[in-house]
Amino acid sequence: MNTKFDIENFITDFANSCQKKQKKVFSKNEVVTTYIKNRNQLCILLDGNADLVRYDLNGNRTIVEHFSKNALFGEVFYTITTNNELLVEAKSNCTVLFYIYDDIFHKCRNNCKFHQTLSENLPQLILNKVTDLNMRIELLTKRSTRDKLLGYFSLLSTRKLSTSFELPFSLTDLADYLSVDRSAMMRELKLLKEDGFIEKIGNRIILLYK
Amino acid sequence: MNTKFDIENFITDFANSCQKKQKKVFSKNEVVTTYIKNRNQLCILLDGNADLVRYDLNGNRTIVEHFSKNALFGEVFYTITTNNELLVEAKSNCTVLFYIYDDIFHKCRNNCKFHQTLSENLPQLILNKVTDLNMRIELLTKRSTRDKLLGYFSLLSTRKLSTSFELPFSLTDLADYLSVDRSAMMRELKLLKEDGFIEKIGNRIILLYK
DNA sequence: TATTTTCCGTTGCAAAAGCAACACATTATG
DNA sequence: CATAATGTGTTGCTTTTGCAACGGAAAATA
Repeated sequence: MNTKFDIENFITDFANSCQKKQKKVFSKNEVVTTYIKNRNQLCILLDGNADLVRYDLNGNRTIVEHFSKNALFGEVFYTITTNNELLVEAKSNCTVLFYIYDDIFHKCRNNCKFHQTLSENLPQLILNKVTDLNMRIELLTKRSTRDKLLGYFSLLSTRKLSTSFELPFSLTDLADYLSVDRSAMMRELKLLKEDGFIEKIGNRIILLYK
Repeated sequence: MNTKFDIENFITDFANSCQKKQKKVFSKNEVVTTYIKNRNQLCILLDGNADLVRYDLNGNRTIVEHFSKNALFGEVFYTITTNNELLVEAKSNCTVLFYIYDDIFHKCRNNCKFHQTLSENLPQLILNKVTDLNMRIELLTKRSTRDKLLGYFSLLSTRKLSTSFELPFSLTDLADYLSVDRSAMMRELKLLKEDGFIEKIGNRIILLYK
């Protein structure tokens, strides 16, 4: 039913065609890009991990999205309506392809293969974003830190098809992702262990309930 | 820069073409539709108000989205990954157009005008959803009830281009939308009045800070 | 219009979450 | 390798939030 989309081929096309692209390498903790109003940038994470981070006026930090290899991001997927700063921060050494559009929904004059593939698949790619966003909203609407943690773990477990999985975040960052206080989250994590819901070995979580 | 899209004409095209459509009328509190996995339904709210509501396993109710006249909704805009029930509930008498797709991104055999307009504009329509979802996430990541209220009010104020505006929700529903306890929200609302942040006359809020 | 239902506003109390501080472990870096 | 920076784990205390309950207002309904 879903339009299958070969991201590997897409990236190859991208790398081999379009003139306006740019490839850059970043080291850990560098700012990959800042989201800017009325710019349409499409970015592809060729390698590494990065987070989309928002800083609000109170200085609170929120991890809005987490990107790993082959993730697509940029203003193309985030029409900006906030005044807060939106940064993409490299969590490890990263390689990123950049492309800036005038109008993302129209092909370039050259009519290159990349653009053709892109405009054909963009709707589906955006729809994938919508799915992610809806899952995130479901997490954030949970009323307690415990439910947020369990909800997030269950999501990771479903993705990995296993009750045992690595956290893609440090615990500090996980708190920023779930939008809760870190020490309160650590306390709840301890209680989840004591109550027999989870086991935790380093960065690995094992879900003990079905 | 943005593709402008005439929703009124679109609806007229819809009403006049495509065979598979259905028009239904609902009274207040009726269930307009239930979201079903692997179905692609597109719904247009011709008149009235409705909410997309999720009930979780603890019985908590969350208002996921609020729809008013001309809103588009349905599984087309919500790839389902949750096990929770997703219902659209009529908040007033409603008139709704329904259409079910096999594949939303491809035109129907008849190649009717509606379908042409739809497939041309769907990416932009989905992108509008993304914008809404990102705003909602920004609200939900705020750490306190106070910040959620102020954030939501400031959003409504920006939309209406005025510091004075009607709430589209009852206060009970507003709490379900912000994902907080109603009585705690009422308490915070009182404090916001006492601290001179807002005035509240019936359903109308006036923001007193710039 | 009388009656039922829903919503608003409030409160006391209990539970959860946030804040701040600290020691220790682990990981980067000169 | 020494040192600095960052992340983990913990705790006491304060603040915020949730829960439950209730009376009255407003709205829907018979």
